[in-house]
Amino acid sequence: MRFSEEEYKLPFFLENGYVRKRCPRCGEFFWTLNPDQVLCGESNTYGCADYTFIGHSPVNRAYSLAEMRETFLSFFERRGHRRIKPYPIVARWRDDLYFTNASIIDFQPYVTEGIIPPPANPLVISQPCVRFPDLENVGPTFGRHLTIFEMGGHHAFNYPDKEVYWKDETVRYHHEFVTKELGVKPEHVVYKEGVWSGGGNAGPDVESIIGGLEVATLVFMKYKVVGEEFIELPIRTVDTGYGIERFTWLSQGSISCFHAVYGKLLHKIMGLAGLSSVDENLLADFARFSGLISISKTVGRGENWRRIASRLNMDAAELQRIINPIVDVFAIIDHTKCLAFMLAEGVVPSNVEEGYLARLLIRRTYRLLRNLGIESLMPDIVDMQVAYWSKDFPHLMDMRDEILELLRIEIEKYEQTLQRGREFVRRLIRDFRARGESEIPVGKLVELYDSHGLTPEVVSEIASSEGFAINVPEGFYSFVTEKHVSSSRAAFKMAEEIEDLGIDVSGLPETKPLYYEDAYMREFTAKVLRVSGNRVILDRTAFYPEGGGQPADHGFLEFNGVRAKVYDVRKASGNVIVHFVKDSTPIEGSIVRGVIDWDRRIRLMRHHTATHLIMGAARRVLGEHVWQAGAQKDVDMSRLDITHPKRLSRDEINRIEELANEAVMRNMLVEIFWMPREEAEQRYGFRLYQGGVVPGREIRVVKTGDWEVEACGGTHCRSTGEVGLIKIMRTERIQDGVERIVFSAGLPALRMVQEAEARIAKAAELLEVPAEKIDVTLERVVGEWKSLRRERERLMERLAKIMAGEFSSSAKSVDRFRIISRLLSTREADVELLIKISNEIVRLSPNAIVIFVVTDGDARAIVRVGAEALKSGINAAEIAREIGRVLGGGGSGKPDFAQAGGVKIDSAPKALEEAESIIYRIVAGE
RNA sequence: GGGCGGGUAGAUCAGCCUGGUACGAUCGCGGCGUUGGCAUCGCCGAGGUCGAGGGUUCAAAUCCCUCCCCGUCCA
Repeated sequence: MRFSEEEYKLPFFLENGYVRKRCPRCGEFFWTLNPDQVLCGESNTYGCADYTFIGHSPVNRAYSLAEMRETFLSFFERRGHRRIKPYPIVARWRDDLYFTNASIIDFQPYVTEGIIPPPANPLVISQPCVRFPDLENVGPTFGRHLTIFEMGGHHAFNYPDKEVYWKDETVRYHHEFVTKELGVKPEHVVYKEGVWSGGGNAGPDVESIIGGLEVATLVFMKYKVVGEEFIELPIRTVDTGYGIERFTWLSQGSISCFHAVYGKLLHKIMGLAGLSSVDENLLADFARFSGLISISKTVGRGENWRRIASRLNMDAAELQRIINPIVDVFAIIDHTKCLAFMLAEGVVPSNVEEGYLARLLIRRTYRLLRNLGIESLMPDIVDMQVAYWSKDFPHLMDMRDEILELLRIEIEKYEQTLQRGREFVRRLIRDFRARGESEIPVGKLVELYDSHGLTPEVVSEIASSEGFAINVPEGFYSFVTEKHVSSSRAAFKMAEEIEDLGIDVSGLPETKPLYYEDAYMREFTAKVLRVSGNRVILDRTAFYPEGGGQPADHGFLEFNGVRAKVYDVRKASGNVIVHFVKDSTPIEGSIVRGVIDWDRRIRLMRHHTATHLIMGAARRVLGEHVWQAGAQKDVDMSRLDITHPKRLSRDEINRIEELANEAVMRNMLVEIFWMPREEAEQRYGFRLYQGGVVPGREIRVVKTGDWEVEACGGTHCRSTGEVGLIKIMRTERIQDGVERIVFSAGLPALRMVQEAEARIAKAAELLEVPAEKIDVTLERVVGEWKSLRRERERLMERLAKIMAGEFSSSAKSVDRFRIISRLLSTREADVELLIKISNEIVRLSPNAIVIFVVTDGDARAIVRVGAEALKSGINAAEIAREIGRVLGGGGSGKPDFAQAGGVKIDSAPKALEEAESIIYRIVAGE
């Protein structure tokens, strides 16, 4: 879709003599001061231009990244914008994104929707952003794509009653910045028309191109996208994105953006990779055309290389050989910076969510480093990044040890995975070869990647060392995606379910939450506003509705001398609280008395406050990377899920438990207050959002002394002392990187301890020793048990030999066979022993046929045929089958050994007869 | 949240599909032999509640269900 020309026909363009043109190659409209310009001038995959700034910067001087950032911020500061500190890169205040991928993300949705005012208006910010969709392009495009970059944004929020500035001023600001501040000649700046949409919003945008490079996007957010329709937003937002790294690159005119941003660090890593002597002229030539590169569905990698090689008059293969290692270093230096920032904010590598993206990045970087033979240097390189960036982002240095520890653990895991995988592939290849096949099918490659984390490249490496060929098909990764399509759709449907509380809440005011006024209120009176079936809505209530991992209150409503039990309470839309009652319902308009099941409520409150205390304790014991990944309270036991890369050790669990109990004993005041969102964020940081996204302009802050501060909607004890004993019952691993702490607080905790004690006492009683000695005794008992078992085994062997001799002496000779058939009871021998005996018999006499039937609750038979008898065509399995049939069960086995069984004990003698008669028949048949 | 692979001796794995003796394999460990000593080699040996619990069956490592644990890919 496209917006009309009117949207872009700004006074600025008209006053200054810009002409509007349409690029014949890419089809886009653009504005330029140069009437002779034909193509739009952007170096893109269409090839509308090359980078002209490489070696010839259009900017007045070379800026470092820090200088460029400061120049940008102070320029807008001087023009009435307030400078705002950057937000975290992990977007914990949003549930639709893992990472902050644009500066506007900081203000969505609360500011852009008008729920809360912006921290300043207009404002300017340089926001570190993380983007993964371009991962494949990072490196090959010489720095046009990065996984982590700073987006400079000057934002203005235009309200119906307060206009700040809109399109024309925005473009003027930009133009002034690039021409006056940076000294770019006006005729070198091209403004391209565009359409922006994302996050449910849309609007026209203007992209600024200098020297072939798109350096900024000026977005004018004015629509909300609902289905196919564009609906005008009441608040129009100026959302600009200046690529600080790109501006830095532009100002230096260096070979790549990485040269501009990383300088010495890049050369250091190049040196580590053994790439210190590189033909810089060739690189610069390549760089000019690098805009052509973009890994997309339509253009493959091979095509890109061919196109550039032809422009350079070189052989594509030769070009790749030279460029590839350098491109790998580019990717490495980008990824390691991104990792340093991610790990610094406590992203724990795991198999889900943002943790998975961290894992992806670590594994990718590891493989790139491995290509260069320096994978062992990854921690050192990340450490260099920490040192390099902590000048501007000091939190990196604070978190240095934790960053390196998280990285170390994850690398170790990957090395283990690779090791396991290598052995697996080796076995697989031997298997294939044994079957006379010469290549591994695609399906198997997909499985190796999907289930074992082995990329085709890794598999192929192992395969070639085993002398086995592998063809990796072009669309390999699409096979993998395809495999997952059906499953993800089903999951989507589940999430679609919308809760219908079965009562119409329209026209009703918000229910007054008395539980917030006084968490200790046990009784109240209220007016009945609406009743539908067993659902009751009151004008106010002290019943806490289920939410934030805290279950609903129970109790009863009393009216006209009857009590209606309240068994569930939920929040409907518009903050209307619905009570689910049984036995009776009140009449609309009447007054009822509500009484809370206090025993239940106080237990939930203790568990909730305890959750905050354990959270604080876990962070103190394990580190700053610990975040809440979920929590559920209950009356007897609750659980808290935290991010942590390893299983918790007994020692760590004990320390967390001790600290949490110390926090209880310090009897700290639990302060609860409402605070504007931005003020709370400023004062307490994003640690507030432990429990996930919290909606609204004002958020409820629960501050547990100096121990923990969280945005939380639950009910809490007045002071930590009321929590009582906190006992961690156990920990579970719910995902890689997430540990669940199951605990109990208050009297239930005590009861758990008492029950555990009771079990110990019981065990001690059974062992007939004092409780303190059960471990030692049990160790001894188990040892004795094992040695007795071994002893029994030995005796059985000996017994088998003796009994074999005994049974053999009573053998019936039929033809050349010796038949030993016996009916026994379990008192004499069990199946295990009989097998041993029969083995012994046939070992001694190969022409023996042994048939044992042993009866107990049921009948079991074994048939053993000696080697000679076997040659004569006696088949144990056949005999067993017949015995089984007679016994009313079944039987089968191998020709020399078979078993049978059945329930008809009385038929046991008949079964033996039948078995023998089979042998007679065979003998007679000869 | 979903898919896939897995849990058998100290380690790595066979066996499971098609139920019927764990003669399990290799490495490691112990002993003996070979050696001046080590490595190698040869012989002997120790080492298993087949992840847990239920079910089906005459009979379960094997089939079914539930749970726990580990790995892996995707969102």
